[in-house]
Amino acid sequence: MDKHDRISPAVIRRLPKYYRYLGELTKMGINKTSSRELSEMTGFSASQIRQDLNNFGGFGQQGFGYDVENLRNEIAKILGLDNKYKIIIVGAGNIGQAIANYTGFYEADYEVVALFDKNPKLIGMSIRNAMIMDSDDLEDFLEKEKIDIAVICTPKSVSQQVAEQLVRCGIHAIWNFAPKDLKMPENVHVENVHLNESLFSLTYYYNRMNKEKSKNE
Amino acid sequence: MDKHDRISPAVIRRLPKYYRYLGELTKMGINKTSSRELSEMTGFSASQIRQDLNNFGGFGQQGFGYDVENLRNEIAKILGLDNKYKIIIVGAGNIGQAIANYTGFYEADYEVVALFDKNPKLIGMSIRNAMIMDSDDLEDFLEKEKIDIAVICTPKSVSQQVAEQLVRCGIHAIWNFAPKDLKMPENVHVENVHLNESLFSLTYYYNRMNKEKSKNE
DNA sequence: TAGATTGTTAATCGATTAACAATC
DNA sequence: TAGATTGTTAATCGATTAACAATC
Repeated sequence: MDKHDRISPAVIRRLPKYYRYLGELTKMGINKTSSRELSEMTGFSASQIRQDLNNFGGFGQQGFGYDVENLRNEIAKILGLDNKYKIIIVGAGNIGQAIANYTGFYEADYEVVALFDKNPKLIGMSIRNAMIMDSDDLEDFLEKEKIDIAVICTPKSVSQQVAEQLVRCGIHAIWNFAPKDLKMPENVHVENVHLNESLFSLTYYYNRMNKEKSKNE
Repeated sequence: MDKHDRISPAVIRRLPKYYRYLGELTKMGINKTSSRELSEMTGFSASQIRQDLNNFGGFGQQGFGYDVENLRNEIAKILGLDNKYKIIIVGAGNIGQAIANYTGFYEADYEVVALFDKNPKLIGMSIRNAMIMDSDDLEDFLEKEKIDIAVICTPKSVSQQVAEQLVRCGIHAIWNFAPKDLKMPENVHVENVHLNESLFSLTYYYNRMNKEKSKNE
């Protein structure tokens, strides 16, 4: 299993896509697939798919292909989707609430156990069995409950400070929606969802297309 | 300007980050910077930063560095942040509403002009000056209004169909929040925000850390 | 068996980093 | 001028693709 140590992030980012497409095949009642077929679905090359999977072991059968359900289970195991995760959301504004309602959490055993905000109007409200609590109670809460993942949906002005508080309370995995890079110790993993970078990138390509179009006229 | 044609996506994804940090420098009243300083802030190497910027022209002064405000303006121009963009959001559920409230739109001249949903309970509601309209009126609306960017926040079951409708009505830029890859013609640019892939990736690294920790004990 | 497709090594490609001449 | 830092070319690194032997 030592191989795992040096898997490139690019590979890890492709695994969820394989997982998703294998799920679609399962739903369609298809139980056998090949790197060629997965290539057509995902847009990645067949060669790359075989390389990716072989980072973790040989899941296929030469001359035959891959068993859909087996491969899907193996990827689930690699990603850790066979475990349970308790989640809290810090910041219960628009994005925080939307994340609390996020149906993607049902794809594995993720449970949002609480939200935190300092707005008194929000405190006490519930979203899908999770209550919005006072931010002042965050540290006490984390002392009692073993939380796996914290989601940061606060304004960027306080995101660094919130992150440091979370880490002090033992959090090692942060899903960060605040448009700011968090400076964190090495043993904390931060996954950023920086909407502004995504939107700006889209804007660039939109303009580039328009320029090309007007050039061809 | 033909250079623009072949800029790698990796470069484009870094530009918004440069832009953001230059904004922070401006706010701090700092008007001169260097690739070394930007490197410390962004975590990218100084060499890479110089390479990236020189894809678009020489914005610096040898022996001196970069003028913060000038460089920021140049990047804004490259990304197209000096233009106006009209946006619609299709799907006014949790995520759609959160996006309508997204304050990042104020960082440039983005305007959400309408949302669309087929839920009668939502139709007629307003979010920050944008009304939620009946999805049945989407095509009529697009005929009358010139829209630049469409955001897809529908369930994944209808996202492909919605995207095709948008493209038929002349949309070329899609910000896709549905957890599904859209099959689109070449002249349509899709920027995906696939939360499930981000969450699964976070889950992988969280587990890897835990495995390493328990190994060292 | 013949055909198919994996697993894996080698070749290619592209992106990042290093180095340094140009020059402010 | 001397010092500093860019712009740019060359070297390195890593990721993707191609090729093919292994084998079901």
